[in-house]
Formats: sequence, structure tokens, C-alpha cells
Amino acid sequence: MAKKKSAKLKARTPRGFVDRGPAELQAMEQMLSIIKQTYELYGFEPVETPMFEYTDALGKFLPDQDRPNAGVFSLQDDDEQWMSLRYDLTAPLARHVAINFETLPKPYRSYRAGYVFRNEKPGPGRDRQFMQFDADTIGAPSVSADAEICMMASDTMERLGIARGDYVIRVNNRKVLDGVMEVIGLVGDEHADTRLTVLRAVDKLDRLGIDGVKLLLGEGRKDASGDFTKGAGLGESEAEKVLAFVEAGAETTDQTIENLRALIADSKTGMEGVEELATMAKLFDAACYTDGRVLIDPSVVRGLEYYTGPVYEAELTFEVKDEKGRPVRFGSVGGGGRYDGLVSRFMSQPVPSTGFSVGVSRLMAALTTLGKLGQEDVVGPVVVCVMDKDIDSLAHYQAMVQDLRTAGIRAEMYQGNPKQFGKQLQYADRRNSPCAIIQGSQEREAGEVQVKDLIEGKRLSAVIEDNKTWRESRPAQFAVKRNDLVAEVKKLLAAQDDDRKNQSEN
RNA sequence: GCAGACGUAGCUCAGUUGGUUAGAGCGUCGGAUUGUGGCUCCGAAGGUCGGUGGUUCAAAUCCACUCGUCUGUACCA
Repeated sequence: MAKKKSAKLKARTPRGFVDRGPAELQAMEQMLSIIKQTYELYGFEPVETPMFEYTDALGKFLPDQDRPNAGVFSLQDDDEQWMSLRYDLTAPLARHVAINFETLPKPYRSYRAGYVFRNEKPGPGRDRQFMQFDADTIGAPSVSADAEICMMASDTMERLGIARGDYVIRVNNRKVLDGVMEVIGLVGDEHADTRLTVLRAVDKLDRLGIDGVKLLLGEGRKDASGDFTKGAGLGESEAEKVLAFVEAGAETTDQTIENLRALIADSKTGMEGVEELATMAKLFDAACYTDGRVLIDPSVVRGLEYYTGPVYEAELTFEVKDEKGRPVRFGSVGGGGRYDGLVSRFMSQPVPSTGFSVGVSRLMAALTTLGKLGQEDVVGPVVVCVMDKDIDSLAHYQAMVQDLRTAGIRAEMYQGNPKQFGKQLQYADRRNSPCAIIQGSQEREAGEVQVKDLIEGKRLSAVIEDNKTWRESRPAQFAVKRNDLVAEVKKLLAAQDDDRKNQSEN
């Protein structure tokens, strides 16, 4: 007997994967629609690519025998080729462009939203499946394309309801970072590991502060749990140079650029990067985006793998408290940069490209906390209650539903067990229905129906205490002629809609 | 990946030194009420105490391993 129980399946989602309910989906739709409008306004057009790609097309090495799924979800097709779930939207786009290079207009501006998958440790606010919304310009060599995308990123934030000053688009250039490496003598393949360690240290500035970065540039750092992270092992003067560079961000963009010029004068690549930043800064200025929206910030690192020029990051700068009252920073909610080598992996010619990706899932969490999203309830359908179960009556109820639907009003006939009438109203209440339609034999004979305003009724329930009064007074309920049903429901819905608007304004 | 903390009902948690049939609140379902949501009252269902192995006359409790969750850290296209 007891054995039987253990056979019952435990209902669960794979770790790092979640289900999404109507409220969340409604909020996400709303967000995606705003981002899409912004991107289209800038002239971008949609394209969709599959969730699966051949693993080599994603820029990953073939999976090892031992750990075929490190980082990505991979599987072997029946012809033994490795394929993987996409882990971003950029690599698949590069593949798409390479296939359709002849027919696509260049520069090619495209956008797409979709779920991406990462096979790594999940955490709160960090699932293994999440949505990104990308925009890319392919075949545009000038940094004016990068500048445009930064400005579009800024516009997107504001259209989503994030106030100016609550976010910033921070911009840097990979060539500048390379220049710094050159200046401190970290050139050539033999120093590749050290360069990586230095960049990672710089990337941690906002979390560990300048002192933490200093430790990581030198011997290493011990964290709160006693775990030790090995540092880059730079000498005193090298570390100082890197730190000076990280702190080169100044009050004005012009000053920042001047600081960088002074620090990197010895590096040709570095100076190229600084000049690109200067060009972008001029463009931002001309379009008036330098009022705190877009900022030149030398500490931005971003993806170490494929960026070749400007890199940018959208960051939320405000703090909110979590349930336990601790301050939480949302930090980066999107980023991108120039990847001149990504398409040309498939081709024999260079294809300069730049793009930006919004982390929709993370941004949504932030907007919800801000109260900019997901505040309004999902409004349910009008529920036509079933009082009599005979065929003729059912036909009448069905006709009411049909009339409402024809008028564009979301409606349904109660399809559960109609035995207990109370259950039907309980159901309508749970669906957050605006109203229920009731017609028993009495009403039918009079050619009427009862319209019960469930929203108003809920309000009235606060002042009624005993059940008897509550039932008999039939709060917020009124009779209308059957022929006026659609018009009356319409009126009620409009009134409720106004109420909601007024409330959200207060 | 590394380190630490924690795993008892759908959820939040009690559970004494190892000792009879493992409890509560909330939620769910049913009823009071076969023509009215909320409130109230009554009742019921729901647990191999994360899993496996061990110590013991006896394990939710002690030990080992394992899986999972959380926190920090590393990685992050």
C-alpha cells in the first residue's frame, strides 16, 4: 500500500527553468512591444533563426568527450554532428548573414527577440533559459553605427519607463584596453593569460571597488568565505598604470578623452581606440545624449571573446530593497559592441558589424520592482452562468456568449459542473471577471438578464458582515433587457476601465 | 568549479535526551447554503521526515555518502 504512493511522480521543472503565468506574460508582451517599436523606429527589420545551431557555428569548440555540455546544451544528431541550443542571438545572426550575404541589403539592420539557453549554475534572477532582444547593424565599418546603437539603447530604456538618471549607457573601446596592455608590456601570446586576468580584474570594479581590483592586479584577493583568487601578478608600476586607466573617467567627456590620450600615447592601437571614442563622443554630444544618458567609461570590459572595437553596457543605477530590506543593484541589463570578426569566420571577406542585446528577463524583474510593469491585473472574461441545464437554456446562454464575442467582448459560458451556483461566481471571481451574467427561469420569462458587477461587488463586501445579508442583498447587481445585454456590458466595461485608469494615476 | 549553511504536508514552520500512531497555521477540497463571490462555523484529504547505506532493541533526531536549495566566490559568449 505504502509502495503505491512512492510511484507518484514528483511534479517539477528542471532546475533553472521556470513556468510563466498570465500576469508575467502580459508584462513581457508589453515590454517586447515597446522595444520592438523603438528598434523599428530606427529602421531595423525582424528576422528569426532557430533555437538549435551546429555547435561550430556558435563559435564554441566541439564538446569534449567528458563534458559535452559545459556552458551550452549540446546533443549529437543522428548523423553524429554536434548541435547546440543557442546561447546568444549574435552568433546565429552572423551565420544567417553569411548564408544570405548576396541578397541582404548592406548595411543590414535587423532585430530579433528570443529565448537563449546557458548550461550553468542557476541563481535567483538567473535562469538557464532567458529572453534577449537584439539589434545589429552588419556591414557598417564606421563607429557612427556604434554611436547610433548606443543612442537607441538609451531611447529604449526611457520608453520602457526608466527615468533619465536611473540608467546609463557606458561606452568603452576594446582597442583602448589592448593599448593599455601594450603600454604595460603584456604583448604576445605568452602573456594572453595575464591579459585575461587583468581584464577580469578591471571588470570587477563596481563590485569589489578600486582596492579589490588592486589586489587582483597584484598577488590576489581573499574573499569573505576565505576563498583565494589568484591575481595577475603585475608589478607596482604596471598595476598603477592600469588603475590610472580605470580611473580615467572624468567630469566631462573631453577630460576623459584627454586622460586616455595621455595614458596610451605609446600605443598605436590604443590611440586608434581613443580616437574612435572621441568620434562617438562628438556624435553623442551633437544629438544631446551626453546629459548623463551616455557616458565614456574606461572601466567597461564586456565579453572577452569576440568584441573588436567599441563596447557598451546598459546599467541601472538606482538601488532597491529586497524582501529582507537589503539593497539590491540590478546592474547590467544589456550590452553589446563591435564584432568585426564574427561574420567573416564564415567568409573570405571582412564584414564589420556591431550590435546590442537587451536582457529582457533581468530588465523585467527590475521594472516590476520599480512598479513600472506588471501592476495591472489580468482582466478575465465575462462569465455567463448556467442556471438551468436543459438544452434550450444552454442554447440561450450560448447565444449570449456569442453576442458578446461578436461585439469583441471576451466571454465564456461556465463549463464546470453547474450543480452549485456559488461555484460559478467563485470561478468568475478567481478569473478576475468584470461581471457575471445570470439568467434563471424568472428572468427568462421577463425577457431579462441579471448583470452582476463583480468589481463593485467586491468593494461592497468590505462593509457587509453577515453572510445572509451578503447573499440576499445581491450587491452591485441589476437587471437589463436581454436585447440590451451587449450595450449594458459594454457600458460597464468602459466604466471599470476608467476607474482603473484613475486609480493608476493616483 | 570551490567553500559554507540548510533540506519535515502545496506554502511557512514546530518536533524535548534517539522512545507509542510525526504536529500547527495558511492554502486545497467537501459541507452549513440544490438562485449569489467575501466573512464565519464544521469536516476531509494531503508525509517512504530529500535519497541511499550504516550505528542501535529503537532514527525525523547520530554517522557516511549522495542529490537538491540558498549564500559567498570563480566563470559568463
